[in-house]
Amino acid sequence: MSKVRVRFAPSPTGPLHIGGVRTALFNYLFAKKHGGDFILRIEDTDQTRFVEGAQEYIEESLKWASLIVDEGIKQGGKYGPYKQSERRDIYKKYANILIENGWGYYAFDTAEKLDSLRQEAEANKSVFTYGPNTRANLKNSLNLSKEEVDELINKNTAYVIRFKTPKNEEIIMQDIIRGEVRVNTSTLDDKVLFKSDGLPTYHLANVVDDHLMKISHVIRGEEWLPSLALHFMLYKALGWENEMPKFAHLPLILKPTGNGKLSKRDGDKMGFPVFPINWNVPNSDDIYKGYREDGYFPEAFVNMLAFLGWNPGDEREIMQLNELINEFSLEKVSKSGARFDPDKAKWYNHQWMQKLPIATIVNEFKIILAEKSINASEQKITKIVEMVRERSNFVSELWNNSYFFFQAPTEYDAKTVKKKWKQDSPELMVSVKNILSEISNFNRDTAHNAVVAYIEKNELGMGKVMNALRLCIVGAGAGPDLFSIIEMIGKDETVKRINLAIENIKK
RNA sequence: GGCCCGUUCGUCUAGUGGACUAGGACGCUAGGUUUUCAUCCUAGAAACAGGGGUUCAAUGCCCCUACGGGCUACCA
Repeated sequence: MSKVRVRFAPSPTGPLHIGGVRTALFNYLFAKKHGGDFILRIEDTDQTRFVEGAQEYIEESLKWASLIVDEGIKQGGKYGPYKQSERRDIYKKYANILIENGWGYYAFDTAEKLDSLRQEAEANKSVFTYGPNTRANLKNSLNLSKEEVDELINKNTAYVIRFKTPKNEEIIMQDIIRGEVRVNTSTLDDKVLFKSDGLPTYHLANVVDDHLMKISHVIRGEEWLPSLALHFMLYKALGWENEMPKFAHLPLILKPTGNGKLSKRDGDKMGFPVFPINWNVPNSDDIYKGYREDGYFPEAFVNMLAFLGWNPGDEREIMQLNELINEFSLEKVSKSGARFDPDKAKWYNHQWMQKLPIATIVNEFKIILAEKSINASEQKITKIVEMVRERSNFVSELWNNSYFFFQAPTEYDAKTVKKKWKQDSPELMVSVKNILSEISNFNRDTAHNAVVAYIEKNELGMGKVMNALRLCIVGAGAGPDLFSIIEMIGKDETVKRINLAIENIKK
């Protein structure tokens, strides 16, 4: 096999959603698995849909997901330019070749004319297609004389170049994921290959670029499967049949509930991000939320996406990028669309929260602490993170699970007060406070032993004392081992908090 | 409407004709651990879309139906 070269070829029409990122990921995994190149090509042939900032967004997203581009606009490469709008002349050349060898023709029909034909057909409950059965009655170079065509072109009449679809031929294609796919050309239409604005459509640009850039495998979304036959014929028409890349069409990512593929709006509606990173809609205050800003680790994000429509064939689920590269194969990609599950995404992040080096989590948590103007030693923060990471899905949850290590509670959870703060609690807490303040070697164990001894001596019941004490220290009924907290904050602070609580908790 | 692709627990999936009493994970339910909440542990409920073939044998192969998805632009 010649060198593996794959491309991710998005168009800069807005933010890339996670389906697009997954396509990029699968391309990347496949390339790296086989020691090949991962190319980023920007398909901006539709100038009417170009969105400012979209290309940068795509690059930033891939970077965040650790998908390193080998060749592209920023990285350069031998096969540039990597932006289709800068390759006009190339496409024009091949469009002309297609006309010369009879696979393409000029069509002068106006958009209005075609619209009316479509409407007319619709009124008769049929569908208009520009193809073998209708092209004879339309204004194109198949019906016009050479002189007429030349004259129209010389007069700058707008034209497109269409593919001349052969009649009734069986095209047999191979797809790595789906196996054999057959299409009869009679069901196809004469697609526009070259637009009147001087730029090619996807079909031509894609085939030409993939060939010129020596792409070995085209891995793309399932929405392209219907045009695969056209692309096959194009390779043949251009004389590249023997160097055709292999194709793999990925299943789509579907909405968590309801019908259809995952779309932009699903995120807001169901409260989970649909985009890798935040996207600020140009000329608007709208923001589409991203996984990065929502607190997902790139490792978790990539892990989650990889398992949407793929798995290693055993029971492993937590894998990092280089393990994924090792295990990846297109044959293991499933054929059917995958419904996206936001709960599982959270679970992946929880797994990575436990697995990532403690320093990584600490560094991210430090940013949050700095925002709250909290100063603490690296050592202390590390200890705290060790204690609370297991109960957190996101770094952003760390604060809620650990604020009591840094500061005395400012309020006391009403529900817990109601349930756990009894008539005699203040009295008990005074006793506990006195016992604790007498301990000379104050730590988790000595404090624990002292309180337990007190409880046993007075036959008080563990819960009664402990729950009230937790309320004093934490301000709520939840949290890690109470005596670990007490050790961390120290004797003086513990005593202070008990006094504070007795004073402030109102029954 | 036409064309193409698909269909295993609610969801993501394992499964490549006998290994299936159909496995794992998320979620859910119950129990355990804990001073508490969470984590964690254990257990449980939960699926081969339906119908025909082929075969000694079908979740697996073929056909039909149903359902789902995609495409059907001078968009990608």
